[in-house]
Amino acid sequence: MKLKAYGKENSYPCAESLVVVDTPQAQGYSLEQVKNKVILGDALKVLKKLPSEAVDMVFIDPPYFLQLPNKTLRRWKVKSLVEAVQDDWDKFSSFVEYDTFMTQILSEARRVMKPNATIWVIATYHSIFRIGKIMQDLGYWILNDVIWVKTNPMPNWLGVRFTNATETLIWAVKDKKVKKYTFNREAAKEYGIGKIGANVWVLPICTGAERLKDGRGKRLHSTQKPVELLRRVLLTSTKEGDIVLDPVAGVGTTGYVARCLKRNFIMIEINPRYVEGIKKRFRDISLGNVPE
Amino acid sequence: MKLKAYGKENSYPCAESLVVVDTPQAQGYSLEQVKNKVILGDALKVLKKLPSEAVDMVFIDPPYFLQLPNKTLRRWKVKSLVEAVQDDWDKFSSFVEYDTFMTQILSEARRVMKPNATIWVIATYHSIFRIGKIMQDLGYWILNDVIWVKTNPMPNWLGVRFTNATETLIWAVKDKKVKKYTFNREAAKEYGIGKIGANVWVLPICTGAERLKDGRGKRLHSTQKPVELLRRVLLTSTKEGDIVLDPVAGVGTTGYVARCLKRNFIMIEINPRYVEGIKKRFRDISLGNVPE
DNA sequence: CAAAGTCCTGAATCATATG
DNA sequence: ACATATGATTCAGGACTTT
Repeated sequence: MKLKAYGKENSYPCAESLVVVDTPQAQGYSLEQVKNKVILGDALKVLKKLPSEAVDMVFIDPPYFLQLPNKTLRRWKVKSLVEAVQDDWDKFSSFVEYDTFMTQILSEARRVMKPNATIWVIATYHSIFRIGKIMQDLGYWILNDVIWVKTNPMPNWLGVRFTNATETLIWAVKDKKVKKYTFNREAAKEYGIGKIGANVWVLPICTGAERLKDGRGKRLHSTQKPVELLRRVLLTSTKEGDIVLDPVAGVGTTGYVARCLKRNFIMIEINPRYVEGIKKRFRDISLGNVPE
Repeated sequence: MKLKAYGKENSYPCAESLVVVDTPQAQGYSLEQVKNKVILGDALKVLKKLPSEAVDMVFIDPPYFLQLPNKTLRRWKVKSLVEAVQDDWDKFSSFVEYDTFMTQILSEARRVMKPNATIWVIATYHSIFRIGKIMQDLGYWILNDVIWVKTNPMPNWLGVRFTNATETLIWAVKDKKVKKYTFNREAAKEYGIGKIGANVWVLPICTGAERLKDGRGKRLHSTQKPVELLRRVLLTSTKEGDIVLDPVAGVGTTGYVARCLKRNFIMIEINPRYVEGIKKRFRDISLGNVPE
């Protein structure tokens, strides 16, 4: 994460005016109403209220539907437990339900994209294949799969499968015919392995001070994405002044990095605790505390 | 490729008795009839004639569905399987064809697998997402996606997208309940990056002397897989004496490496020119010419 | 203060046996 | 099918503690 502070001399709202609370009464939002805002509300409901062909890029970090067992995994020697992802937002009753959810989100996102916009979706093997298939069926044209190789993944203790050290990002345009989308070739060459602009990014997961904590010092979000990942996404596929949409914002890494890189953002998040985390991050920007 | 020669003192057939020609009259094959044979015939037709729960591992390198007009799947003549319906939208109809073809292949492969067998499927982003989704819907339980990072990928750098330097392998068992499948953790640690047996393999594409040529010196097969890739697949997920099935054998890298590593194989290939290439490779083994 | 050692944890579909 | 009891296992990296 090599973000520079851009000071306060800009037109972004302060943390306190950051949030727009969605209501059933709100029929629709103009671009100006939601630009550089976090909309507190349901992803799909809010997406449907956004104007068509409005944004330059979409980043989606959806629930992965990990299907983890309810039983806890206890470390030997160490008394701690493995805190697996058990959030309600990752619970689906079946693949059908998951597919329906993702189809709706991806369909609305496609409507909101400008004709030459691009979209990124990240997931692991648990769901990335379903997502990619749905995207192709909706008409999206896949440009790349980009492999995020984690330098510090959770190892596979019992030695029954390969250590899952990767996540996959799908990068696509709305349609096969789209040609003039934004791609920063110099940034791509810088990040990919081997100086050939390869589709492989090697970087660590989000830990340490970057990881937001709740009041008790526990992680605020179980799957916070690293700043560096979003930095690469934004610098390779957007320009300054572009509008970036993240309908499943979580603790808002997308908008946070977009703000630091002079991009505009629209974020949607339904969990007020996560939105509080976003506000804290934006307060930090105002105070000049940005990642170096 | 660090394969050792195992000499001629074994029970594998010589190259000349390697091939079994499938015929419409053949109702079904016993394991002994096809063990360590190449069956010249249609993948799906032959698969249906194989006994159930017969093999320990399946490796499938299917056609890649590059979505090139008029080129997709010609070799497979899948149209006859799905009949009409597809005079609507070109892309969608070709998706239907591909999905139908892969569903049938993967369904029959699942029947032929022993209860604790595993399956590998390799593809690029053009088709891997559809394949993974189909596998999950058929009941397969994905163990890993393994990323093959090519050190010398096709230099397709036009500056409009990332250089596609990867292929993805899906490794799965028949069902979520399967536990006692073969996994060689030490081999996994040796091959994966880092010391954690990660799901990332870095190795070059098949070039040089390893690449089979036709009579005019042109490459015999457009997507011949490297020996080293199959070596890793076989050493991580099979034991000596196991039976490995490859229903889309191409120039037979799977069986060739299996033979060198004392595994048994069953290969299916419809193209006689490819089968001739396989015979040549097995003649080379008899002559002691194996990859070092 | 620096260096060395300890602790903690991370999107994890991670086992087997018995009731 | 589910619940419970028991047993065996991992590495990178940052935070924290001790020397």
